[in-house]
Amino acid sequence: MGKQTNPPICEIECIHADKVDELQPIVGALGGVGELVTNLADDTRFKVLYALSQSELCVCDVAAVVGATTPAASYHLRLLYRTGLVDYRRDGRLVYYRLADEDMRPVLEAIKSYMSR
Amino acid sequence: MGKQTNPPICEIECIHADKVDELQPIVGALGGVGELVTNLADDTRFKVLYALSQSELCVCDVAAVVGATTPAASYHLRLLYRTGLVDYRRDGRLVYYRLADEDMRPVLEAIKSYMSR
DNA sequence: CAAACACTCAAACGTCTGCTTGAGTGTATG
DNA sequence: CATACACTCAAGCAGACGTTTGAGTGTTTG
Repeated sequence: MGKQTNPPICEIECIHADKVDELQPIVGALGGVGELVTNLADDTRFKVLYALSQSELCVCDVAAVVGATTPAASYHLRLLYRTGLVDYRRDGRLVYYRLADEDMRPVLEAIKSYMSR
Repeated sequence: MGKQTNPPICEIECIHADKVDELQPIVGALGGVGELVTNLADDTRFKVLYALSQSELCVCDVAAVVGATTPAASYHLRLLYRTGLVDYRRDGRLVYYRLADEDMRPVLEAIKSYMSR
């Protein structure tokens, strides 16, 4: 019974308090990154977004380009629209999607060139 | 019974065959991006990786910086190690992790600057 | 050698994801 | 007005994910 059952968890700033103190505010400001990057963290969805960064496309084209069914493409486009990464316009019974945010382009290119390193 | 039950699914190259043909090989080469980006698609894990891009840290420090328990930090570090994004060295009973791939730095910075736009 | 400590491992959990299926909406065409 | 068609929506499912908990390693220290 001399065995203690508690703190196997390291207390804060246990080893290198200086570095921790320095990095904490910087890293803390990165909250919400995951939510954004999650949009790119799926093969199909990244392909959709990259394709739209190259050309305006209707849902049907998007499905063909990325090799998905139309409902699947529609599902991903809706997700991307809801997070503001993609916008669309109607033309008759077609719906044309395009990249909504030019600031996303460098991110897409950075990832693409990392992949082909 | 004149109701047809089948192909509600659009055939390939249904609308703009030219654009589709042009984009398909480019986009097809992006296979596997999701697997990579998944490593960055979590708040905790992105913070871990970004912190390590700034400084070499032991597990304990990482946990303190990102505000997680030690097992949680260990879990994410293992994932990052298995995908080659992170490397480590032992020093006594401490384990120091660091960014393994310099090519990842531009990706991290691109995402970070997108976040603070 | 025994205690303390940084870290790892494995099991278990609640939750979320991406896709399919089938029905529904609205626009164009004959 | 009826049919065709591009697209959306909602329900459901199998698989993956992040975290906690508790036990276990291996190194250091007295």
